[in-house]
Amino acid sequence: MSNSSTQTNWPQEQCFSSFKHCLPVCRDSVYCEFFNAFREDIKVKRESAAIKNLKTIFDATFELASKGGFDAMSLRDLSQATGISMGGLYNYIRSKDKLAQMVNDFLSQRLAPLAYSLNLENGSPRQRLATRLRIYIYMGSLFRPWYRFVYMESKSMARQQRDQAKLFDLVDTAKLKELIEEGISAGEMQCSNTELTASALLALIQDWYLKSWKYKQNDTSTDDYANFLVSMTDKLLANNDQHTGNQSGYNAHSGKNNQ
Amino acid sequence: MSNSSTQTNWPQEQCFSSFKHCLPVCRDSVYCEFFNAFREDIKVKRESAAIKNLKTIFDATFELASKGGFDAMSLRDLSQATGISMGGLYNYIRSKDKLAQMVNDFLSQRLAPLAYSLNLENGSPRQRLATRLRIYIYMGSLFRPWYRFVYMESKSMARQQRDQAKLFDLVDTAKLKELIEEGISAGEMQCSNTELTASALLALIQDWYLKSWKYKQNDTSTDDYANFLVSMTDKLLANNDQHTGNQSGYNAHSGKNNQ
DNA sequence: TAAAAAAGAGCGAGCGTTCGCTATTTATCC
DNA sequence: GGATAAATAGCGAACGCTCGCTCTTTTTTA
Repeated sequence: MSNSSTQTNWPQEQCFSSFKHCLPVCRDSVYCEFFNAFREDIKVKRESAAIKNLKTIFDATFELASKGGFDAMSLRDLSQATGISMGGLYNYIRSKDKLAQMVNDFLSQRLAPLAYSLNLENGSPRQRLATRLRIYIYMGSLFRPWYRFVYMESKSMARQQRDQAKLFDLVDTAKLKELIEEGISAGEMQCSNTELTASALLALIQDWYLKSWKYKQNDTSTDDYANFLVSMTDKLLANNDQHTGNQSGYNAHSGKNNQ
Repeated sequence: MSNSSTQTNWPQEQCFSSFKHCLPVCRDSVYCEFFNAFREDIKVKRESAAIKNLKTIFDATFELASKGGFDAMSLRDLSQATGISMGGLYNYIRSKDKLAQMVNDFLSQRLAPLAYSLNLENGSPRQRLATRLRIYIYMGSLFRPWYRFVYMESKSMARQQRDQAKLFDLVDTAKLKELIEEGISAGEMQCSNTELTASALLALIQDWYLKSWKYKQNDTSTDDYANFLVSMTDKLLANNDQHTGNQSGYNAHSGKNNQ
């Protein structure tokens, strides 16, 4: 809340903190958005109680599903963990399957698109690639349980959702590949296999929210990982024939405030 | 079978084909090893039938678990897929949980250790790192369903197995980190964050067997991926202050014969 | 033909889901 | 503005079903 006048400067200032201030939704307001997105599926109409219970239910779902998987979680487990009765739960979900589908749909149709509007429109390909990588990492930090859930559980969803998950993977890879190819055309980058390189970058993005236990264990902050990924990408795609002074070309902040 | 006299030259010749010829077990003989490893858990004693049915059962398990997960697969599904009755299945497994445990134990105690004996003992750090990366990729290609199963399903196993899976992750990361640090000491490599770099390499190794659908789709062969990973690592860890002629320092074969 | 292996009906437990009911909040009336 | 009525939210026992697993019977093998 303090200093808010000077903090809406993403993407010029490339750190987690400034990204968060520019995103029109935060971890606390997300279930308000969620409620509005699924009004017709949710039987409860009184907003204040609904949002509180939705947060309880889905946070508990992420917690339970993270150990043992969504299939292994029974609705009785969820009932016990939330303190909401079986019948109460069914005022918020149509079915257990639909619960998983809600997570998938909300992430892919509401949360993820939000972030992509914060892309750098102008700037060099290298800058735009760095910005995009940071968006992925920062979004993964903010909504880690959502991303992990969709990655891990999409296989147990309906055919349509499974295909969609693979499609998003391919689309994200293609976007990264496109940026790399623009960088090559501009003479800024050098890469012998853009397809595999793009795939590798996506794998490293996903590792951030899949192996959070590991990165927590060795004290890697969000900005640490984003900075690492960007500078690694820079070195990997460096055009050795080019001799410019500033290799990175983006304004990274050390970012001590994170998580 | 043909030309076997000149094909036992791993790790000098770094390609999938020569690796396969040096590994004391192949995709066809693996269930013979498996049977011997679990003799006391398996009620069936006649070896010929046992091996055939074990192959049927576990291959079907991998197939079924890959879509929907192990929990979602019922033993009735498995019975139908294998053509073996419920009672018949229980002549080969002690329980459904034990089935998953057998996969985990066999991979971690029998298959994986086999490969590490094929490490390059001598040679430069860069060569040894390249060899190790290739071993991971080649093993992933040969026993992809096993690796994927353990990665995806370890979370639903007993506490002990889950902790073990994380431990292997940390051990593998540490070994890669160690090799990188040796390379730095030798003046061969340059790296600002060995921990995160090692983590990243492991993530790319795992991506190979986790996203096989993707790599199959864009016609990336085992050798393609291994070569990409090794040359990427080379560029990533290159010591820009050093000016040696041969950057790679290993003998990669193009490797058209794969999968 | 005796031993080994496969078969498949059957068991109790636990699953997702429903439904009749109570409790609580909001709206209406004099 | 307090009493009454209506609407909404929460509850938990009960249902039908499928699960992992067992056990007796039948088939196969040497």
